[in-house]
Amino acid sequence: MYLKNNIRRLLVYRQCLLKLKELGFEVIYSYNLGREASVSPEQVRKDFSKFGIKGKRKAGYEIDHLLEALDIIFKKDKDQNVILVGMGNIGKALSNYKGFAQHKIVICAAFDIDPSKQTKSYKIPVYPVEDISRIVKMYHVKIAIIAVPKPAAQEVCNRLIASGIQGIINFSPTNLKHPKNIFINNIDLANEMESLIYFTLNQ
Amino acid sequence: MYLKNNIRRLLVYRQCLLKLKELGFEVIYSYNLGREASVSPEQVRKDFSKFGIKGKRKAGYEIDHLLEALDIIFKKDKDQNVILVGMGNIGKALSNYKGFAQHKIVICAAFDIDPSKQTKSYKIPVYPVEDISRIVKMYHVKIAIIAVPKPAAQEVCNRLIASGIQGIINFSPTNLKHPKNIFINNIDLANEMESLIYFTLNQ
DNA sequence: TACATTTTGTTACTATTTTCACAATAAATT
DNA sequence: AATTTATTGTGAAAATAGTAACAAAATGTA
Repeated sequence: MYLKNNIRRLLVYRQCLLKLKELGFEVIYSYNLGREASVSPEQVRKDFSKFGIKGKRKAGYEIDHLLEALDIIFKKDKDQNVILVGMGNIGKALSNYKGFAQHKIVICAAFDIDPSKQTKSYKIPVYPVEDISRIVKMYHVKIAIIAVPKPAAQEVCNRLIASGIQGIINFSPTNLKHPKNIFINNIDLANEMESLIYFTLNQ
Repeated sequence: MYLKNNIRRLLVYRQCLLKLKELGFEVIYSYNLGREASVSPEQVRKDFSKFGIKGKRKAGYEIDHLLEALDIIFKKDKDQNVILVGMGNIGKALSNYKGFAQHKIVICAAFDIDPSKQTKSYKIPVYPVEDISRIVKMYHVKIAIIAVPKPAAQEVCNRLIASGIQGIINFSPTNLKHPKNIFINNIDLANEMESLIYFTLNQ
């Protein structure tokens, strides 16, 4: 697993900090943030410490300072262009998802094999899959989302990698074969449900 | 993190085994399955061993036997009813998602505050949020999906828990406050993208 | 039947992650 | 200014997870 937990926790802290800032807080203690993020205060301090983020003893952490530090870690100085392949159920939902904008994640183009979906009527222009390479190069895209049906996923993955994509988030419920310098984050919705069910029903 | 990796890996093995079975395999070695699931063979054996699943030395594992064992672990003897709250972008996509059926996960009802969405015209009947408690009790539902906008998520969460829901998969990008006997699996799509971007761009 | 080969199952080892404990220090109080 | 209090930062300990090594067992072969 390359998706280390401390990175994921930093992202959770970020969400919490934005919320707390909105509520008017300027300074926060590891204890408060931990409570908000469902994490122990020691864990919060360790996570920050690991990335050289400093607070002040007795005075906690300045929220703005934390957010700046997190912005640097997650390179939030500029928009991150990503592409989306597959405009079915999930693809459409992702193309409309408002949460990305706040993170400066921009889906700059989508792709589908179905010509009826290759239109400018969606928020995002939808191109034929053959255009992937051209668009990837044009916008210097490094990250792609796979939201195609299972049988098409591996082929799309190969095409993406051949076009220069380096990181893929895969919503197709299949394990993609890929060179090990490519990062893949699999989100299998049914498996996410299953693991929740497992832990819920086994107390 | 309660979502232990070995459980998640078992679910990945399951996907792989179904695929391999479809391809005509009847028996598999830890080496093959590991390759398919991007996991070391030792890890595969350890995972099975931990759950008392046995192979035969020199003869590997029978796929059907593995699938049966996994079905028992994940209680696949009967359908698992779940409810869905929020028929926006993501809610609609989930309500149409075909992957659940193969896992015997059935979204038996959906809920939304918007009366225009409270209709039988979707695949799944959509009720007003006030009906959650009634339906949860009627169908003995234990698991719910939250797919409402961030500001509504905590309130919906509270209502679900009050209605008897024990496990929640939360697509809303916020950390929900909850008693510790309730399981919550947060899927924050923007954070999933962010962590992928982080690992991709930091070699 | 004896021997070689292959693959599991498990134990021992290593690495990583989390928790604990507490010294260091900043702020508040007397 | 001295003392108390609160909170960080970190090193040590504990827990968890993953890797490696190898004996045990099943199969095949001479």
